[in-house]
Amino acid sequence: MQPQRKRWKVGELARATGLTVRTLHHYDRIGLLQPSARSSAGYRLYGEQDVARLQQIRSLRQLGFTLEQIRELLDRRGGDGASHLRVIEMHLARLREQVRAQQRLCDRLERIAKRLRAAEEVPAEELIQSIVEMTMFERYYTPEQLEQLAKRREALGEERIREVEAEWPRLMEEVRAEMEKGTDPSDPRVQALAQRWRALIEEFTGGDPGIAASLKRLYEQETTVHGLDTAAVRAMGEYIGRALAARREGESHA
Amino acid sequence: MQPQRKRWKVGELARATGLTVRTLHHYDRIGLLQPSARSSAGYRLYGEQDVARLQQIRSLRQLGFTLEQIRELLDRRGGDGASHLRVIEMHLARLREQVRAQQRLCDRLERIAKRLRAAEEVPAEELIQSIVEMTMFERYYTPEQLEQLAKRREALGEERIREVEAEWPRLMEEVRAEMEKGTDPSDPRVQALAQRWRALIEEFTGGDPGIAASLKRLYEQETTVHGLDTAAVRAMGEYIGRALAARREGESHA
DNA sequence: CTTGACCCTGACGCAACGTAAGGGTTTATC
DNA sequence: GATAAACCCTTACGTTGCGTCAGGGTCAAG
Repeated sequence: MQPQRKRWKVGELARATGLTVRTLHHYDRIGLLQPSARSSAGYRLYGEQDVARLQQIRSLRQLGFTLEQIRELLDRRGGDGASHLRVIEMHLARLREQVRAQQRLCDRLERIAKRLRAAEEVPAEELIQSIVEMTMFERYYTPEQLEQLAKRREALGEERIREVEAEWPRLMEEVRAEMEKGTDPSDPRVQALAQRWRALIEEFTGGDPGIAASLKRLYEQETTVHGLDTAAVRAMGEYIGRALAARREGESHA
Repeated sequence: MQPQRKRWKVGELARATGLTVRTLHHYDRIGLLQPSARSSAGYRLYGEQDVARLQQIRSLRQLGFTLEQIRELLDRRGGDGASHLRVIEMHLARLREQVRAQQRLCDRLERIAKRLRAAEEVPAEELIQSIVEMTMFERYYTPEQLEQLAKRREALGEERIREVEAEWPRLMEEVRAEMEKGTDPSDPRVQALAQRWRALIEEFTGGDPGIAASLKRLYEQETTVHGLDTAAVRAMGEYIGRALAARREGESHA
């Protein structure tokens, strides 16, 4: 007395659900949804139970679960709701993390695009270089530090930034000269250079020791920054460090 | 007189950059980054140019470009900045779309998780069913309509919603009975049922014809909703439609 | 009996590598 | 100078969720 249950062939089911035949084949192959019957010729015949399961699969897919997770969710259906809650919460956490990451990506690209739109003629070489430096920074600084740096740059203003960027190479050239001459770090000339150096760092970092530490890590691990050989910069940094130490010592002895 | 340029073996370069040897092999194979030299034993030897290019690749990867896009960006470096701008803007648009989609996903999962946490003991079967219905709704309603529906539900209150959910099956049972008896749609009993039907739809849709249309599409294309056979519901809907039409006709003749 | 419209299985392709397998090279140590 | 540890090489399959043929049966209509 059973009412001749409806059966679907793959193509019919595919059209009805908006999926492709290939997708249904795939679900069959991996055992996620196997038709409850086959015709004598081997045609897949899906029953109402199968259609219901397919609905569930579609829904869970829409929520971004993998086929494997869906299988577990559907097969562990006997389990308590709490275990499902855990699965969903883990999934949610992963998703949120992804969203945050992509959000950051968007921000970065936005900044790059803005720069590109502003300068009417950016040499491609320079653009790529700036991208490299941007992302390099972002590997060494925490998001909070980057925000602080952005604020700092705004406070300094475009012009002062250009001044500083012009100042650095000059300063480094002078330091290099003294190093080559073998001038003692306690020499007044070196002391003056050390003060300028310290002031520039201070200006860039805004006095934040965390940012200074990140900057140090960056120079320790990258081989080139702004086209400079970091080995040379590190040597200078050490020299300047000795100069500053010598000065402090001199003060404490006074 | 060239200063014995530094060369890296794969493992060294991998350690220095934090990538894996396999990744460098991969880049070599696909021609994205081929070491400028090989040792006599066939060892890959990367020069400074190679390292620079790798930096660029890493940076662009961090921005989410595919290896293919990176190759194009780096190889078309002669091209103007504008073409790069276009690439970046397209990428940005795609990313933003992704973020929006994932944001929506998060919202949906959030709602499900909230429900799960609230009800201390949710039968897994029911949970999955509610997920199915939720996502089904979201396939048929536009985001704006969904928002409107959410507001509507809030306005009605939990209790009224439960009342309505209890009311529907009773009403449908009565309609089915009249249909079976073959009562004419213009019969006063059917007219009363039609009015109750119309009122419930009105309450759910908030009188929005767009939402009513989406609801209709849903019942036309899905085979089961809330465990009901939609074919039966469609038949009832048509019957009620005739009843309402008959009434309007009666009025216009009056 | 031949179309066409279905259906089947099998297998390669995609992105960006991970993970062996099987076998040479260098380098340090005994 | 032998041996072992640490590297390096190429080849090739696995991953995710299907898309896209290829080669070949099945079924209803004309």
